Amino acid sequence: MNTFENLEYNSLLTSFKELLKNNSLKFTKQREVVLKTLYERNEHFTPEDLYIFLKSTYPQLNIGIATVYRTLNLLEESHMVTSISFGVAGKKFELANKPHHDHMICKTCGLIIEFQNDKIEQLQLEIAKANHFHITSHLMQLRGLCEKCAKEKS
Amino acid sequence: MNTFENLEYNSLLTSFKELLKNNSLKFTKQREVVLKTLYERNEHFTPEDLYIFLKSTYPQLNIGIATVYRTLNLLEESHMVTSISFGVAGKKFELANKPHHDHMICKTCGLIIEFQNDKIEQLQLEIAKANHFHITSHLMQLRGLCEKCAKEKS
DNA sequence: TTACTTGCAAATGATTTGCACGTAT
DNA sequence: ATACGTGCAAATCATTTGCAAGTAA
Repeated sequence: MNTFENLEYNSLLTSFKELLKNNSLKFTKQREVVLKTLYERNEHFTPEDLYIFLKSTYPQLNIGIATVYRTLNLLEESHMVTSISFGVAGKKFELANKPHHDHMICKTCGLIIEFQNDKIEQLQLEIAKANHFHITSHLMQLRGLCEKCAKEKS
Repeated sequence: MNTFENLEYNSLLTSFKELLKNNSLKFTKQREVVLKTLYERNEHFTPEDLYIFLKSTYPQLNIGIATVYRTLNLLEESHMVTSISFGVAGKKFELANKPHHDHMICKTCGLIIEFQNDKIEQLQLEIAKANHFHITSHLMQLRGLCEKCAKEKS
C-alpha cells in the first residue's frame, strides 16, 4: 500500500532523488538534511522543532524555517512523510517508512504511542462502502492520559 | 456519557443558563443566538460562517466575530459543542446534543457524513487498555470522496 | 547558462486579546 | 453599582509567499 514502507535510509534517499528528478526539482543540502534527520531521529517533529534542530546541528547551512516548511510539504505531498494535526497548535511530521499506524496522544505530557489494528481498518472500509464513500486516508487519534500522567493525577 | 445528548432546545437553554450562573457569567443575546442557531440549523459551522449567518439574521445585534469565537470556545469547554479540525483551514463546530459520532469528510465538496460504530469504539478501549492509556476522547475521520464527487472524477 | 532554491522579511489567515463602552445581575 | 460582556482594532501564531541572490544540473 505504502511505497516507502520498511525502507532504510539509502533506499529512501534514492526514492527522494528520483522523485525530485521526475519533477524537475533539485537535490539540495537542505532537502537532504530534512530527510536524514527524520530518518535518524525517528521522532514526530513540529516544523519549528525540526528547524531548531537543523539550525544547531548544521549551523553552516543557515537553514530558514520557510525551507523546512517547504520541504515537509513536498515530502508530505509525495507521501514520504505523514503528519498528525494538533488543531491550532500545528502539525507534527514523521517519516512514512513505517507501516501505517495511528496514534494515542497524552494530553498532559504529549507522549505519542503508535498502534495499529486491522479489525478497525476493516470496519472503516465496510462503513465507507455502506455510505458509498471512497476512503483515501483516515485520521484516528485516541486522546487522554498516558500511564505516568494518569498516576500523577491521582 | 454526554450530559447533553438528545436534549431539545429548552433543556439546552436551561443547561446553558445554569452553566453561566455557576461560573458567574452572564446570559446575553449574543450567547443566546449562537446556541439557538447551532440548534436550529443543525449544521457544522465554521466560526466565520456562523458569524456571517448571525450578522445577516440579527443585524440589529451587530455581533462581532470575536464574540462568536469566545462563545464557541466557552460552549466547547463546557462540552455543549464539539469541533472537527481541518488543520490550517480551521475548525467546524456542532452542537453536542446528538449521540457521539464520527465523520466522513469529502475532500472535494466538503460534504460531511456522520457515522458511529460500537465495535470500533470497543476496539479502541481494548487497545488503550493494553497500552495502559486512559482515553478521554477520540478523533476519527475518514477522508476521501463522496459518491457524487467520485462519479464526477471518472 | 538556465532554471530551480534559498533565506529573509513581509504577507496571510485563523484566532485571540486589550480596551473603553455597554449591559446583565 | 458592580462585574462581566461586547465590538473594534491591534496582536499573535503558524504558515506561506515575493523577491533578489545563490546554486544544482
